[in-house]
Amino acid sequence: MPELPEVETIRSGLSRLLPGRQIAAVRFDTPKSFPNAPADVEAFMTGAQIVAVARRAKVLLIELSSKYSLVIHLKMTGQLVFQAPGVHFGAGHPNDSLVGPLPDRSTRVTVDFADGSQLFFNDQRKFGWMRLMPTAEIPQLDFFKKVGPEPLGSDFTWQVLKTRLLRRKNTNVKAAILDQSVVAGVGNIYADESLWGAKIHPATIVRELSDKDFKNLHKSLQAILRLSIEKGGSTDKHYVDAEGKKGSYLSFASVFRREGRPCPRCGTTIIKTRVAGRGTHICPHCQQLQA
DNA sequence: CACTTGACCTGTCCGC
DNA sequence: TGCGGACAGGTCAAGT
Repeated sequence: MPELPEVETIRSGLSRLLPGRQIAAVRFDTPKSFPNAPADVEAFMTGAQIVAVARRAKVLLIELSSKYSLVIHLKMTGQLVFQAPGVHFGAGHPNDSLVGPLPDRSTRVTVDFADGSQLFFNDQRKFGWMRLMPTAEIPQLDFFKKVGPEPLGSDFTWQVLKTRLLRRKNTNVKAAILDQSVVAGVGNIYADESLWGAKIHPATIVRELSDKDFKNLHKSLQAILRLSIEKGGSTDKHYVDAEGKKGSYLSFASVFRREGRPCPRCGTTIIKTRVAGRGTHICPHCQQLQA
């Protein structure tokens, strides 16, 4: 569920909150959520300071003064929540509808800082992970070698989108745009929203798309990602930002999770179907499949 | 090689 | 009320 706008919102929050703080202790549950050896965590995390927080695709990078970094993928239900000294989530806290007292049952990793603040990595479904590794080795990870361009980067033109999508010219456009090696950071929500914006049926085979389609999709994708970042991302059930707050993009969504309601453009009832193995929301009038 | 499906998990919701 | 099954969706491995 955290896609580019959600991870970017967390990054910007953590960038304000973490740099300069010194790690005092780290606790974690299973090797699946944190595969490093305890000795390495002790050697390269404990005592180190946070230098910077960055993002690439849906991956967060927390750089430490030890020349090591934390590489974090939240997958579907992951959260990274910062708790300032003396602050406690739960009853009476403005965000208690989504974040209760921490740590809780879903907490996988807890980082204690020297000043008493804490960072919690929570993940109900345990798909996400956090990994400590030398900063210099990050670009050599398979994921970083093959991941596509950032869709909000200045060099991401409609022609770049066209060329990248055509790498998967025989599949449907929804599967292609969800492919992280085609373009970075797009997941189910923004795939559906941007295809609606471009009036393209998600099951359209990529090779059938016209230049006008590629231009429209490019424009729509960028506008929607920018709007969602401005709204703090999309919260359905799990996503919260670095301070435990929900994002409000879904109240601006046109089709995602809006089946049975009218299309904001033409009034036709939005339907939910299945494309590329994913729940898919479309306006059957605006997004017609060409024969 | 290109593409699709299943596995990884847990919580929630729906129908019987 | 309880229970089984479908579903949620990011990514990778396995299968076609």
